[in-house]
Amino acid sequence: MSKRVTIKDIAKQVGVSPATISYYMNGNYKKMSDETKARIAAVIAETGYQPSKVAQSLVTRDTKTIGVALADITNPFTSTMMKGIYDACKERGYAVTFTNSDNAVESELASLVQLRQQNVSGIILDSVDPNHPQLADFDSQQLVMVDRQAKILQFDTVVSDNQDSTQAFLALMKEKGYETIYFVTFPLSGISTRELRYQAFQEVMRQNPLDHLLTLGEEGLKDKVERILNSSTEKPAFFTMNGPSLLAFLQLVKDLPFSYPVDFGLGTYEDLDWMSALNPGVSAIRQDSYAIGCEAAFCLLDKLEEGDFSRSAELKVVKNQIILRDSF
Amino acid sequence: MSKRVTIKDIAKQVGVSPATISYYMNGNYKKMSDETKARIAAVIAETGYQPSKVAQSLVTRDTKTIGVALADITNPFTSTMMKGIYDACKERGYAVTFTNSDNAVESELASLVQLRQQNVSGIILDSVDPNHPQLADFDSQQLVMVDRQAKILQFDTVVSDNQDSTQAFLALMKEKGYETIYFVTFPLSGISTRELRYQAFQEVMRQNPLDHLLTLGEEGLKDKVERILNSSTEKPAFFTMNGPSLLAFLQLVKDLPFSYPVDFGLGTYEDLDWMSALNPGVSAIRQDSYAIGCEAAFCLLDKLEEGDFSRSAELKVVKNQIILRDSF
DNA sequence: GTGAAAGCGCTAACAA
DNA sequence: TTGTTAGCGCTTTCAC
Repeated sequence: MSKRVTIKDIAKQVGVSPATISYYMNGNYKKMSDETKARIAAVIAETGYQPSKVAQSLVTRDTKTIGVALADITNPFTSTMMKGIYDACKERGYAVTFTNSDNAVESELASLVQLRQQNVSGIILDSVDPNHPQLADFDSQQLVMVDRQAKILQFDTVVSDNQDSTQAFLALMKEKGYETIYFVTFPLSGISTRELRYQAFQEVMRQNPLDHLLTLGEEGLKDKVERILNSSTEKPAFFTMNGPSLLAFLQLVKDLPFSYPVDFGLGTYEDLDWMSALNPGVSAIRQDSYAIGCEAAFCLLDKLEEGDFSRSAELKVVKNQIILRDSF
Repeated sequence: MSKRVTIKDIAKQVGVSPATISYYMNGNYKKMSDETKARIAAVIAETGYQPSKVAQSLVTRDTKTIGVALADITNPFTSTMMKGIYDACKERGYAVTFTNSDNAVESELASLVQLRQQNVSGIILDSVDPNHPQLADFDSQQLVMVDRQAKILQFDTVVSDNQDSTQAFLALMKEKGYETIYFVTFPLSGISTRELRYQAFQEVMRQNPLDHLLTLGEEGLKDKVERILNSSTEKPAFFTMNGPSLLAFLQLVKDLPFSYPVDFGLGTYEDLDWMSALNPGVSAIRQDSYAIGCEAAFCLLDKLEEGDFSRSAELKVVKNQIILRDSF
């Protein structure tokens, strides 16, 4: 939106120099006569003057804006995280822009370049590929990663409690008597959240877990599930690795003549509001996406403002909560 | 992110003036020697020079940024709409910032002011209160509204097909033999989406519809629903006005000894992915939130770039689709 | 074909 | 206590 009235206009109207107005705007009125202050205040009120952020940014060389580069804005995890980021930034006087890469690496790289060109103060990256070599071009003082983590940490990274909570949750399932549990996921593809949860699964389920990995989208998965359900002597259970995979799994078993918790146990990573409306409700691991957003933002802002250099990249783990309902 | 190499640096290295570099960057090389071009290209590649958007914005007086002021970022409708907005803006070379007001009017007004200060090129407003008088301060050339509409249109507004699709959907329910249908909603509170859908409901259901309005959050609603279900001679149906209200309604009837479609019919405005995973799936009116986002963005960008002044505010209605599943 | 220079709206020394 | 001034990094008119 174009700005008509400038600092000069105000200065002229008040009869002082632009510098004085600038001082006033920035609260440097230690040594300003009350009269000047009052006159300035009056003119500002009357004209509705608002300093241009763009001009300010140019001279201070800081836009006070955080850029969020999202792998997939439609991921249900994202909106709550964004709310956290926004609230944290707002509290510290920062604005926020975002980009969406639709899970395309090239697009993500382009977004990052674009954000840099916009001179954002710092970047929060929910990456398609946290291990991408080009990420090394970015300054670890101005970037923090969320959700997915790189194998070798280069940036501070805020993630949810993938391993521990998965283990704790599976332990609860086992306590309920489930000996055979299947891990249901979209292709692991080296994606850290999936890999880590699967690793935790493998650790808890020592018994030959390889054929207990069910990959969504895979040929003949439905038949496979049906066979499992038909042939099991003991009641099996399924653990889906996130909200979308629970959804896909539910679709799949929907027209099979089996239902939870009578024919099988069911549990999932990620708690979305609709899971409690299912009948019966599905027990879930609830990620605190809001807290993840806040933590990532504060971590970044702290680095930006305090500049705690030379510290090596840190992994910050936000605890999950286990929500027991009636699915196993 | 701070920019080190500037246009001057490049100019110096190439041995030309900054102006020439600027011409080059903006594709004004009609009359530039191939040699100069090549030299510039080389230095740029080597230094990784990227012009500062901030400086460009200051001189061109346009940030090429669209600000989206959101009433509630966690609304499931929002993320898909944002994706549409983002894609449209990207296509036209615009960046996008957002603000979230958490359904607080004051907060929204503050956000709007902030966006203006950031000199955004234009604003897309998903308003808490589209009728708020202060909105009149904004230029209709640089603002379009989405989702909720004002009683008297001041800005171009993009909404979903609230009335027609509700009527069509209810007609389908009636065809199936449901005589008594209840409209389930969060408090109407003058919110256009709710009001419009309810109006459509009233038109279709001529028979004394007043006590057929079920307001979520209302004292004793659960008992009321139970009574309806117990006493009905004919099978009643419920129509929820959006995703969150379907969710709330499902919670409510969850531990009642009744289920759809045997004891009652069920349908909803807004189709969210989990509705197809419910068993049975819930029939729904699917809004094309992606298209709404795109349309809003393009509408705004067109105004910004072509400046079709003097046209009066227009209401753009994006058609919905009816998804029949097995809930009535 | 290319350069000089003014200026976008603001801040921050330094003067006065 | 307030004003002067020199930029911030870029675009663009006008000259050469």
